[in-house]
Amino acid sequence: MSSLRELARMLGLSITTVSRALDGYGDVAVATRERVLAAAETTGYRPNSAARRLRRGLTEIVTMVLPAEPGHFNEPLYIELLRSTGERLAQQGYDLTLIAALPGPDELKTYRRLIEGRRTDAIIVVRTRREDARLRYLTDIGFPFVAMGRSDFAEPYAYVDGDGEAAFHDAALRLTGLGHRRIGHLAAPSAFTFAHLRRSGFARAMRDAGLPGEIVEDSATEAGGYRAASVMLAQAEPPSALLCATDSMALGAMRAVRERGLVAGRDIAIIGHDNIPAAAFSDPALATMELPIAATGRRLAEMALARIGGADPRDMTEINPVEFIPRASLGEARG
Amino acid sequence: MSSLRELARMLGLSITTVSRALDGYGDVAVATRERVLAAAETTGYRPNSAARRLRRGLTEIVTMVLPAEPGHFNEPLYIELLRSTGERLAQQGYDLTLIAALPGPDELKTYRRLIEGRRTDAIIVVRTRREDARLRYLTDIGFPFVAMGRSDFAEPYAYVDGDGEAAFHDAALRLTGLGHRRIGHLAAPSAFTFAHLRRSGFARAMRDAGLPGEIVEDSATEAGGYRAASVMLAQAEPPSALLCATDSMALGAMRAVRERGLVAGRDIAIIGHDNIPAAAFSDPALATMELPIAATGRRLAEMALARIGGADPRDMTEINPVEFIPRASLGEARG
DNA sequence: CAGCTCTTCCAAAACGTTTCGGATGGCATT
DNA sequence: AATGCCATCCGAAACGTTTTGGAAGAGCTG
Repeated sequence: MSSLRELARMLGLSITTVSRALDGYGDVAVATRERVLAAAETTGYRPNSAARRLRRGLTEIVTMVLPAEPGHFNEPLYIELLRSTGERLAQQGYDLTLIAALPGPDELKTYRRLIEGRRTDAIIVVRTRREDARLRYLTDIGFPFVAMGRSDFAEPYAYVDGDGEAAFHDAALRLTGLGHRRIGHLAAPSAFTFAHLRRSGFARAMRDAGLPGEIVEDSATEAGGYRAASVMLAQAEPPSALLCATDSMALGAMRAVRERGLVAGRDIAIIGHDNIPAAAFSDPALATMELPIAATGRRLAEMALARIGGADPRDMTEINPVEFIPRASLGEARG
Repeated sequence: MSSLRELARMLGLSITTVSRALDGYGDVAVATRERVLAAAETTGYRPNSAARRLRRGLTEIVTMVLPAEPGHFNEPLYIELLRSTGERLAQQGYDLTLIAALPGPDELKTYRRLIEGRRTDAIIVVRTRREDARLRYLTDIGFPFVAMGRSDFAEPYAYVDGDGEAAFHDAALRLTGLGHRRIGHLAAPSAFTFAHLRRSGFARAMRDAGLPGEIVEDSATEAGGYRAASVMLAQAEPPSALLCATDSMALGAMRAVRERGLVAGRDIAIIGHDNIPAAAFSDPALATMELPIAATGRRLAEMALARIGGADPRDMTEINPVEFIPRASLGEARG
């Protein structure tokens, strides 16, 4: 049956009672409730979502806005994130919608269309930037949102992030522990908070160890890693270890290393971050770091639901540890 | 302004007229229409989507159901597909929602929840299988859907696919043309149509060339490719060329090749399919094939919209050519 | 038995849009 | 002056749900 009215007529009850029985209100006799539930089950009744959304003023939709820079979009991470977030939302009857927005002046337009057209109850912002107009806008209008990643934003907001600063600090110290003295960092564009934090962790470790520590910045892709590594290796005294902001960059760096006749894991240590599937099968296998992405997706979903329910974002800030995954590209301790 | 009523009151017009002016009906004076449009613009009026959805009986939502096999989900292709499909839908004011469904007995439940709860106007099915209960179900109940990939399904349905059969046939002949006589195919699970077609193309080429042609099947992942290649290379007379169903498998195969002391591109040719970003940066760079994925996503969106409009699926079948991308792993012609 | 409380049920309003079926008035036609 | 025809506008219904504010009856109390 497609409507509450039909179901009510069929049961000889009012629409009100059927509705309240289905929603589990207390003012319906147990026998009645069971009769209603049974009938709903056998007829396969599903409430019309548009009607309930109109009436309740909720869309039961959460939207994730993905960065749509051409070529930068295809990070395997995001699909896993979508999957885990979507599954968690589905448990509460929420749908996950997805839109792509190019960073730039029109970016906020996308958000406005979503919000003012009441197309979503909450927004999940990914790939946060240090200066992020999106967080400013969403905070100003008081719209519920959750960020994956942090930002240099003064007001409180809900976020989940990996502790990239600590992870890169520790990874760099791991390299000095193996005897490396010239260590390079292939950084991603520092406008992105994740890139900035990883770079800071690296820099702090270099200060701790009293080493110079070189940094070259490029885009967070294989091509960017290739370019950055090429620059670094062209120096008079090239580094003996490369700590890369992402696995994609590390895979690009590996090619630059090969092209100069060096062997990763023997002549030069390489470490990435993300643990993408290809990392375990590169030559040599890429040492990397991993954030529990499925858990992150679930937490984002839960936080979004909590924000919709009016919860205070102050209580929703989570920085998770990153696991180091040693592989052949890390190499041995050196004399 | 948040409602049509407020806008109408402000303009001294009826709700009807404002609504019809905004929708561009002909029975509104030009001057009035312009006045209404201007007011809507300055007040930032956006129609409440729940209300219009309820009234029109359309959700303005298209849903893509992604295969959620753990670990198999993260193919970079899908995110590019989501992006291009989503963008095209957004042009028509449609949102793209995303759900993950595990293949299996409960799979159809997910579809039922979507359809019976009127949460979507059309469904995009990806990763079609040869025997695909989803197409049967959707066809039986007459719900608009579009498939990415084909199926052994007798009734007409709308789909976009790459011509994997021809692509693998041609790639195999390219290998024989280079002088290869023992060619192996690393196949993906043949329950998937794409895997079956690629395998068929390979087999046809082998028949054309009068060569045996070996096939080992495993999952479409790096690990699967590694296992399948290991089996194949353990033979007394191992093949001199590996044609792999996907790039992920090819990257796994490369590791198996290395472990046996062979050099891809010199001792053994390797070809993949998909042109994932990592393919250009493997050692050696992986020869592969590419389907125009963004165009595919756009076509899926357009077909979904056409099906919602009642168009006949018979007119919506598209098989696109696949482009071969030669790289170092293809090797040279052999004596 | 009047008065009260509880349980169980329901009528009707409301959410904001689209659309059906006119209503109104001006103008040209006869 | 009556008629018909446009162009322009509008009232009211409808979409299917949730929720407010009771109503009806049963059972208990004094």
